[in-house]
Amino acid sequence: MIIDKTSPVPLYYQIEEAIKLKIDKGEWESGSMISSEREFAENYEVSRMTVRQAINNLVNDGYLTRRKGKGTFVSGKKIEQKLLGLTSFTEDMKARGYKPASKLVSFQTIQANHQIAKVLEISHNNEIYEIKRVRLANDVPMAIETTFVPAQLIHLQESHIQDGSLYSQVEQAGFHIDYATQSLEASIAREKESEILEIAKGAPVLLIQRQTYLTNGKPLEVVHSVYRGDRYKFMIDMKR
Amino acid sequence: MIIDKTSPVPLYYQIEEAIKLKIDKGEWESGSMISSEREFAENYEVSRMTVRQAINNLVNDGYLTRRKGKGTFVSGKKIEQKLLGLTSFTEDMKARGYKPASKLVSFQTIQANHQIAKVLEISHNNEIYEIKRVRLANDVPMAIETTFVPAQLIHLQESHIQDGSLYSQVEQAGFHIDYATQSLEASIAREKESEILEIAKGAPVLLIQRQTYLTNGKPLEVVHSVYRGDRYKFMIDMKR
DNA sequence: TTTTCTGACTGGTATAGACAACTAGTCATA
DNA sequence: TATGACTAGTTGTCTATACCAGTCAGAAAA
Repeated sequence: MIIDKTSPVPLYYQIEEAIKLKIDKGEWESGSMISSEREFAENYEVSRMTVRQAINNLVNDGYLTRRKGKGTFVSGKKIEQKLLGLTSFTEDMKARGYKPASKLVSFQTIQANHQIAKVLEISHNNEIYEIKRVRLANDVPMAIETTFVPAQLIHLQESHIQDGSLYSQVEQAGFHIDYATQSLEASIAREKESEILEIAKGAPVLLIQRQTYLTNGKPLEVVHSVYRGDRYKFMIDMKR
Repeated sequence: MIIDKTSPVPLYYQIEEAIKLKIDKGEWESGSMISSEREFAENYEVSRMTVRQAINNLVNDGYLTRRKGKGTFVSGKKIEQKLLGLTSFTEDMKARGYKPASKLVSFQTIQANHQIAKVLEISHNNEIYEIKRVRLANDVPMAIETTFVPAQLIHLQESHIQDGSLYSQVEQAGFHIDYATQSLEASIAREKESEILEIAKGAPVLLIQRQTYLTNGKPLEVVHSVYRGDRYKFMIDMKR
């Protein structure tokens, strides 16, 4: 609410967070007008340009909409938020109202094969972690997931993989996830997969391959997933 | 190149376009540093803040990247461009280097059933177009596509559907596409689908359902597609 | 030779003010 | 009753300036 002029955190950012907080807490409903730029400037005792910088960022993030001559309004649809939602399985399932769980099948350090090494932009035979997990929603097996992470990039502990998500460990190490590219294709379950997923052999499955990149441009992981086709739908929003 | 201070077009926008032009023409290669903000300001005889506004927009659009203490650089990967690429089958296949084609199976006006009416936000039994097409890439059948469009929204001509894309007809009618939500799931081909797609019955297929919305918020179409799983991979980029 | 420091560059943050463009209401006039 | 002029309020554009914070090369010191 109050901003700290002595803080090293930029003023515009503090204002940004203050506005976001009010929106998230529901104090400013979607569609309603927020204070004018001049009001903000006066209240926070900053210049109007600083307020504009904060508001601009929120407009770009899809939180607010400006209308010349009228004011600045809380965006109705929060498409932007989920639009590019690069979420983990855990977040994804929570959003759908399921109880997510994860069963660690194996965790080991192996040498990268040619294909994986190329995608992770490391040398052939460099060490990588291989994490195999079964993903559950409401205790029903949903997917088999194999993750490959370069060992030279980050040190992973098996104990942490088990309860927390990989992404939170990455963020704690000071890395930041930037973007991911995914490919999806339909296939049919092989024998071993059908056993684990508790479906018939030959049943439809969705193969998802994901490559995740950090803000420094380095690849963080390659993930191969096999989702059961009868229970999992992949949802996505796109903007023209 | 030269900007017009008497023009009603904002200076920052003129600068934006000038920079974009240089990038698109390849005068500034990706990865290379562009002029410093102070240089721009001096050359164009505007204030540095105005230059910053232009550059900020281009950074948000993914054209440029700033690095404190170093300079501003042309982005290597144009992630943003394809990031949210809501593309048609035609655009999609061209981008992959295939020759796209489309075979119109049927075009008729029918009454919307309950489910379609709900998604299109129209009344039950309102008239809709039903367009069935087979999509080909390099003359190989790739997908069966069924599109539903409210008849009250736009008048469609069969002759135009055949050669051009639906989207271009929509744009010509003065409507603008805003965003779409898609769901993807794996399934297996039914008898009729396997015949059309020239695959075995029970072979894996990718079911894609798309709902497209216009800038005025109204739903434009619902599309049900069946892609053959052995030939089609769905690619997507996402940002955290 | 190696290390340290300084200076000149880069973008990042912030100010105070000006005027333009647009919206919506008020009020006087035809 | 309508219409047009005015006015107060909004965001949009733009200026000129100041200082901060990284980066890097070359000068100065060890």
